Amino acid sequence: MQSQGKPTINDVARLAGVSKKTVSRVINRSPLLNGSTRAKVEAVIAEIGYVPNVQARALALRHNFLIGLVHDNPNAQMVMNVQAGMLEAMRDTEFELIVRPIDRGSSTMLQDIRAFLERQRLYGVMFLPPVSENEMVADLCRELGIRYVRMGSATLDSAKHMVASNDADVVRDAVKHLLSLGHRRIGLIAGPHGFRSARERRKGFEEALAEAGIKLPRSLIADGNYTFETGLAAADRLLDLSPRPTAIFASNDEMAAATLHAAMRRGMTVPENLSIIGFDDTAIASHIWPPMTTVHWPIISMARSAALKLLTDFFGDDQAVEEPSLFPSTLIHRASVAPPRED
Amino acid sequence: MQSQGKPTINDVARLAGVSKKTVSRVINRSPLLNGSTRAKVEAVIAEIGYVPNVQARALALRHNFLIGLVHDNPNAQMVMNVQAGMLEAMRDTEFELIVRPIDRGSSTMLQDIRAFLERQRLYGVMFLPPVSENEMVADLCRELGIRYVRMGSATLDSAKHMVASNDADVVRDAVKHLLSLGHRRIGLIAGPHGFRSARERRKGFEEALAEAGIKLPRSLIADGNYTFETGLAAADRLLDLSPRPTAIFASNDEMAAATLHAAMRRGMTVPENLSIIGFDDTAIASHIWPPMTTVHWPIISMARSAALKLLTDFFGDDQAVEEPSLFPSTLIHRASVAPPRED
DNA sequence: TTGTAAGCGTTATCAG
DNA sequence: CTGATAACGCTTACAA
Repeated sequence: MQSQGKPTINDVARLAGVSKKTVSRVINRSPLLNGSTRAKVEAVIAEIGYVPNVQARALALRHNFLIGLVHDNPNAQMVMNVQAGMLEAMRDTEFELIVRPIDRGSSTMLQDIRAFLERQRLYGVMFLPPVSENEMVADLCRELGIRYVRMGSATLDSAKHMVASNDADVVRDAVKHLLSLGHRRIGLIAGPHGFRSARERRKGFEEALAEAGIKLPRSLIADGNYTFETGLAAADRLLDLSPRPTAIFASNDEMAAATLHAAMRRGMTVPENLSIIGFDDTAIASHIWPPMTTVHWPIISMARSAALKLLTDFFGDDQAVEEPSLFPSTLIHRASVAPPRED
Repeated sequence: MQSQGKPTINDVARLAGVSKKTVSRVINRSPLLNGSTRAKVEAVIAEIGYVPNVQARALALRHNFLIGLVHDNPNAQMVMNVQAGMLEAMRDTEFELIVRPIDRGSSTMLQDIRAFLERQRLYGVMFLPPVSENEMVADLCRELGIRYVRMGSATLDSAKHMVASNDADVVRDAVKHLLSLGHRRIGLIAGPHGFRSARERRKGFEEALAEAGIKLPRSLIADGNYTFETGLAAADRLLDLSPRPTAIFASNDEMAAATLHAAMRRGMTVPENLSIIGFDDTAIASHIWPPMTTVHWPIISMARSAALKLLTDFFGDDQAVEEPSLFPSTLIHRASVAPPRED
């Protein structure tokens, strides 16, 4: 009976004069189907406004039409950008985005992820750094037979399972830029231990100095945690130094904004007294004054690509354009950098 | 057979020597169950690590274990805060959060929401402003029989379906504060037309002036759209005025940050030459220099409460503490406000 | 190329 | 209080 509630596959089958299975084949775009049969069924579907029940399909197919986003990230803007990118790729599909923040550090993290994946039977899942850097999440997905993509600051996995940026390279360039302007005492606010991105960015920083034959005292490197507060503390430590650094590279925008904050609080002027470069190119970088020179991290593109990788089986062969896996970051020149002014 | 794959309700039933239905009753915390039977079943569940299959439950129950978040919001930080609050409430439940951005303005918006709700059969859904202000989404949820909560800047619905803040009141207080410091030419950067929050905040602004018997030229009100860019344009318009306003209230932090940006770009000093008050108390307010006086909008608490309202049936009567519906905002005093200095 | 029968794992009905 | 049986709506064998 169709009169009651929403039409089901049975209604379609009956009205089209075919079997349920044939309707099912139409829904699932089975290739072995007579064109006229398909047309007939599609006509009925359109006419009565039939929409397949996702719960029933999920039960039979053993997977949901959901793409998961697993993260444990201190940066809100980054997570939002990732969501935006993924949703862009998923637009006009039947897939939905399910968000799952987790507690790295928790001893049950891996079990939590496993429970989440097993329970929801996701179609695919995307991991953000730093969780994505944990090799065990990849193992877990392979064991569970679930599609996954990891985002990272360096290549961690095969192209199918990875979207990466070249953090070390672009930071090296950024620091070289500082050097070319005449800066010699350059401070680094490093990211948290255990983050691959933090390591890569630091590596780029050190490579640039090494290539220029410059050896800096260890004191010019301060530890941060990618948060504003830790950035503030690190910047204060650096600015207390004597002689003071003439430029600071902060491993993300949040800490770069904190550096600007710390400098202005002391009555310093940026970029006259201090040049600052950040990393991420999140909104705050261009919103603060002076607008901040920073590395543009193409997160939205990476996230979109990641989602497309996850959906590649679904879209079928016709759309089998290989999604890129490496997304070059670029330095965005704004107003927080100038040649050093000795005073 | 349990050897293959994950244990099912049948395995539990067999091992416990009861029927499937009895196990089902245990899972669903049915009150009419013999204590010893329950204990026996629970023991088996724990022993073999049985986890109910959500897809099958969804099919039988006609609803998923998902809470939806529907929004069309220009402010990333706000959406993240909402997610954080909701997820906090959902922690340690079997519910997951599914995020659905929509395109207000699209002629198919309501149909899109309907399709989403019907397809996913959510357990409950939360609407953010400005979509939440549309009475038709509430009608839709009632028609579909789906739990919903709306967030807004004024009371739009019954307590069960609403979390609201008192924007007009707190803005009135904020502007009175400006007046008490001696400001007389106060500019307003208004929010977008059609947003209830924009209207409420403007109302508070106008009430404060009216109560003080001050009549301001229409030119001191500039239109914004809650984005940085529109805030910048509006601030420039205001700062081009002669005489210039000595203080500006911006209807959200993003536009307040833009106001600061515009002022500093002109070489003005804040708060000496211009006092600024924002609204939201998002991260940027405290991160920029000088730290910005703003209205703290308790979004995280509101979102947590909203999710709890959605889950109230699930938690059962024992936890039936009535969640609040009104969340007072408060003015946070920072460094962007000072008495006017005539120069 | 299409159809038939048997699940997928759970809950509702209604009897005991 | 508990259990047998029929849904829930779709897909996967396996035939035809």
